[in-house]
Amino acid sequence: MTSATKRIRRTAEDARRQILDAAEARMAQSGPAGIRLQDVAADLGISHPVILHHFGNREGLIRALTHRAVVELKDKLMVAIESSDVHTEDILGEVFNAFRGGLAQRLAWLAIAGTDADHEQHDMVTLEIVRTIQEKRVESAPPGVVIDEEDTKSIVYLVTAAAFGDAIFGSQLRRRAGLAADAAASAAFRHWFARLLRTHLGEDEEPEAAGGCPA
Amino acid sequence: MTSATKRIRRTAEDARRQILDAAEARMAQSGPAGIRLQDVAADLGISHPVILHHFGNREGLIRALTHRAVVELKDKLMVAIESSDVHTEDILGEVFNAFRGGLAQRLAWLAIAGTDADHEQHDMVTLEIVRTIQEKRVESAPPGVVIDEEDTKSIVYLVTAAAFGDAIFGSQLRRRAGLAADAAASAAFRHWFARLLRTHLGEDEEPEAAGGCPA
DNA sequence: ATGCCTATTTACAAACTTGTCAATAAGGTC
DNA sequence: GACCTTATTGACAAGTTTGTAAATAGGCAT
Repeated sequence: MTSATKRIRRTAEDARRQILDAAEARMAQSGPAGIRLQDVAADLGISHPVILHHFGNREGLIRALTHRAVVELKDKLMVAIESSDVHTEDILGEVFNAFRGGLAQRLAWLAIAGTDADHEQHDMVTLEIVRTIQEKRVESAPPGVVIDEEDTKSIVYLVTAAAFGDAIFGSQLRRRAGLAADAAASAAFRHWFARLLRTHLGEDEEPEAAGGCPA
Repeated sequence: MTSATKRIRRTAEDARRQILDAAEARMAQSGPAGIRLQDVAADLGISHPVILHHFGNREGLIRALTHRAVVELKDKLMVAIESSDVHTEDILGEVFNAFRGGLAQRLAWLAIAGTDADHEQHDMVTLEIVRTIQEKRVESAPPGVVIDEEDTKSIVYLVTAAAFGDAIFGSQLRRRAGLAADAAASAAFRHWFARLLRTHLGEDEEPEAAGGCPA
């Protein structure tokens, strides 16, 4: 802790990445308002002016943080949607997992105290996801069946909101019940939720009942 | 702004309430870490030592804030459940409205950076709600039909998480689309969600064919 | 090796934040 | 009206936080 005066010199890219990692960890706990440059620097064992050097000022760091979170969410969600073979439960698991690891917390901060810049990005993400899922539903639907896009929007909205809330509230219940119990409970809920959606989508028995009951 | 040296003297109760109101407004934006005593005092046109006088120290203010938020959530949810006559859509509307007005934001801060004290309270609220709804379901169920409590738990969890996410994310989309469009969109989603739940609960037509549209 | 670029550090400054303390005054009680 | 309680204020202190500026040194090109 005293000397060992070997000064470590990172590439600018590496330094930025490490700083963002440390700042993310802090933000997940205390939110953007709780980020202290000196604390972040201390976590990395560097001096705080390094952060100023790489991000200009504190606000620059926050901006970079928001950009990173939105991109991370988009990437995870797109992978979740495109990789799995439209099996409801698989997608659900991927989406729920996408929010874990502090991402939900970070997004909560940004959604609440967010700047104007990331709003458009966030909306674009939503639109892109809705479009992708809508295409998949249309493809896999029997000919002649119309898939209501509003129904798809609602599903995406519900799943996103639920996964988000699960990540936020679930972590609270987790601390009391221990990890094993939590993982099981979380999985059970996802299973229940998947069945609810499957019946709505008609994946189970009724093929033509995709979205919206024909009154 | 200069003098007008009429010093306003409130009752201790009034002062505490006004301070909590102002602090809540700030917390909804920046979280507990973003609360500055001087800012809160400035919002009220008082000097910041008043806050210290009434709450001891900063942490005392935060504690009072968390207590207030949890109690407010419990009251709103219990009213929502007990008042309406088990009509799914009504309850859903009440629950969604319960989170509006910044309560969801405040709860998000507290859920993320919450202290140990309010965990137990929050869990008690959840348990009480599940128990109440479970009783209602059992009462209104046809004789011989068994209501799985795990199913009730899942429903409560899903509705809570969705309402929470709606309050957090919805506000973001709101700013772009204007208020009228938002109210309509939010209502439409709630309507869609209510129908999804009704089919699961079997409230509509088919008692046993929960899910799956009646052809 | 020499020199350049720049990541990093040390030292410092200015502003801000919580908290303390004595003085002041508003409102109720006698 | 006099008095007492206490909400409120202004001034101040100590610690913290962001930001600046010059000095240092690691790595890369030549």
